[in-house]
Amino acid sequence: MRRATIGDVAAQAGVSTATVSRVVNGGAVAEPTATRVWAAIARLGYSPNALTRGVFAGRANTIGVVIRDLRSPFYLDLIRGIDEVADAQGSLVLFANTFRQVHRELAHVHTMDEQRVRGLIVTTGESADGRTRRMADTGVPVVVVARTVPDPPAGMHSVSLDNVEAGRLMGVHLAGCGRSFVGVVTSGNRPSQVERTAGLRLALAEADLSLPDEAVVVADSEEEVGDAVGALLARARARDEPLDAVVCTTGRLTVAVHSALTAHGLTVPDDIAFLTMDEFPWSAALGITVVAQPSHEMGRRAAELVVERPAESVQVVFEPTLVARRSCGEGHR
Amino acid sequence: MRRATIGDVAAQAGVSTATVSRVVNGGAVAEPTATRVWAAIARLGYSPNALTRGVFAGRANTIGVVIRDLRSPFYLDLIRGIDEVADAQGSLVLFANTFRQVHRELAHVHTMDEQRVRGLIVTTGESADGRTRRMADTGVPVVVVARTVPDPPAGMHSVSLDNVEAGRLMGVHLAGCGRSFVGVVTSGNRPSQVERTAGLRLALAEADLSLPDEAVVVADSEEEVGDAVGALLARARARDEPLDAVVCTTGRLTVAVHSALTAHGLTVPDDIAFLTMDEFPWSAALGITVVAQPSHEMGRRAAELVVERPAESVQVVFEPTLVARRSCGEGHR
DNA sequence: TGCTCCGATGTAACTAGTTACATCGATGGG
DNA sequence: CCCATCGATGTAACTAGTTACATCGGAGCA
Repeated sequence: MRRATIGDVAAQAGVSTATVSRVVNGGAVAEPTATRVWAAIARLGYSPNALTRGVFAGRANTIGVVIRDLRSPFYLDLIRGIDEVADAQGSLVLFANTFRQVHRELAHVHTMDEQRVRGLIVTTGESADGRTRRMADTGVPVVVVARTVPDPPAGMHSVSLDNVEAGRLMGVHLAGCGRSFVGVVTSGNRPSQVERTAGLRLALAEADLSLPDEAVVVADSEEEVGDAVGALLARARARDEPLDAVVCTTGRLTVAVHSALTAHGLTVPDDIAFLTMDEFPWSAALGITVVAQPSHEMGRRAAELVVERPAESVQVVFEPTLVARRSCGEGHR
Repeated sequence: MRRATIGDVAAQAGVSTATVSRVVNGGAVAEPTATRVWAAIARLGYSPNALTRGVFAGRANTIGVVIRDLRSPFYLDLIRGIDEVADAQGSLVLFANTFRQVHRELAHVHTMDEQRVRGLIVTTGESADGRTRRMADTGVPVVVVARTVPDPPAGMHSVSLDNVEAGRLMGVHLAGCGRSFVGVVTSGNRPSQVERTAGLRLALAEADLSLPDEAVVVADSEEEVGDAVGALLARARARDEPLDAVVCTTGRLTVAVHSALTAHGLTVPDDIAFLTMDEFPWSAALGITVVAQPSHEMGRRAAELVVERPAESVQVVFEPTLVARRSCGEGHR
């Protein structure tokens, strides 16, 4: 069945396409004419072509979102926040996942540009910054999430977390719980990860505790976590300072790190304190203390920046909060 | 900065727009001309307008996905599967979330139609079926996920789970673990939920166990789960047949039901067996037995149906698998 | 040398809408 | 009674591309 065009509707109603367009978009049309046109629209099942509208308007009414890793609970809430704002605007979300592969970042940003999205939200690394900067220059607001951008052009914004503070909250809490020997599982060398570790080190130092380099291990994927945690525990034992706390700086690895501790026969919090990033559905039930990002709110803010198109570059930094539960033992419930 | 059009590129390169189009899309163009055109494209930062292409082609190269509830782990994996196939096709995913609100289903399907998506995947209820059927009639493949469609038109397909079998697997497992008094927490009256409960009842009957109506409670949201579980336990005690197993028929409520049991002072599996739907990140770590759907594979299959556009309606039914862990006690680890 | 044929390129019509401007008939004031 | 004005509607140009067809020039062959 061929799809009805505005021309078909016009012919049915015995008017010109201009009149149909006016009826649909609320121009000045006489009552009986409008009725006839609506009847024709209903009869033919006409639905206006949003692509054509977009061509004429110079922009689609979609918001592009390029996500690094859908699995992370952070991104899930972020998307919900974006979707809420987009929905309220009558916009749709054009969505792409890079599966943590750098070459896909650029490809997806490119495609978003071709799709003439009205704004772009990316959670990716720097690799695509050249292209996103150019998009910002052509008037498409770009929001970088979970990272700040050096020397951003006017149309390029960022929504990020105070990662140093996140680390500090962790350190202060652990010290307050009487823990002395802290190990860290972190993921790669993205700025967010480095800053969290730095903040943690800072807060520990203020409590006269040290965080030596050998107490920090890197795991890029869940598969690497088992070995990383094993190495961490072994090193500490070798120093004769067995760990009494393990921190995970990324929500993506929470399960894996927790499982690794359990697999080593350690009980949380009696044998070891456990502290991780990001709220997740089971955190309350399991009593795991986390440093939470307002991920939903961050998604909303990112989408709002797309909608509001501020004239100057805006850098929004959200503050993390520590949600104290049982996993670090004493002093906090 | 104004965005370069094909006309600007043509002027720069001293050729016609037709030639530029041929260069970009691989028509017959002499070598030196092509070089000149590519240089102009690079200089002007030209990126072809996908909207215009879509207008001419009659279709965008996006796949529309209308999701009921992003929070459910099932949908997350489903989306990843869809995204994988779309990505391999050079398509993008146009994405909308209905937040379980019926009026949004129709609105979003409508918008997807306007966007001239090349195919539509919906996980929604029947409310929008009228519109999706018409879309299928105009040649847009529609795939309904997690539900079958009565008397579907040629272009309308479904990807669903054998829900009766899912219930049966649960019943057989519980009987095998020596459990006798089973309670069920289910969510609303969607066919999937009803069928799972029916399958469970069937399997229990085969083991000479009954599942009376008062052992089935409904909770539509996480907030209602506490009261529902409380009522379930109280009723069983009143019958002098305290429950030794609780089944949750939807992955969305797993945390809430598990928490409610714990809140009532019950230990899993010693006091009570717990069995739920859908794998989730913590299931292995917590030792919770689940009936898993191949959600990722279901997403892939749904997207493949969009891409392959089979001439006749295709109904794909996936089989669930029971992943036995510790939460039902004896006989299985 | 003249004709044919072919590859390269331009012209213009087309997609499905929107909108500036022109036109038309009716109304109302002078 | 005539002309100005106004609301309703049509005409046609416009968006940014694609593509069928026309044209042009040179190579190859008789």
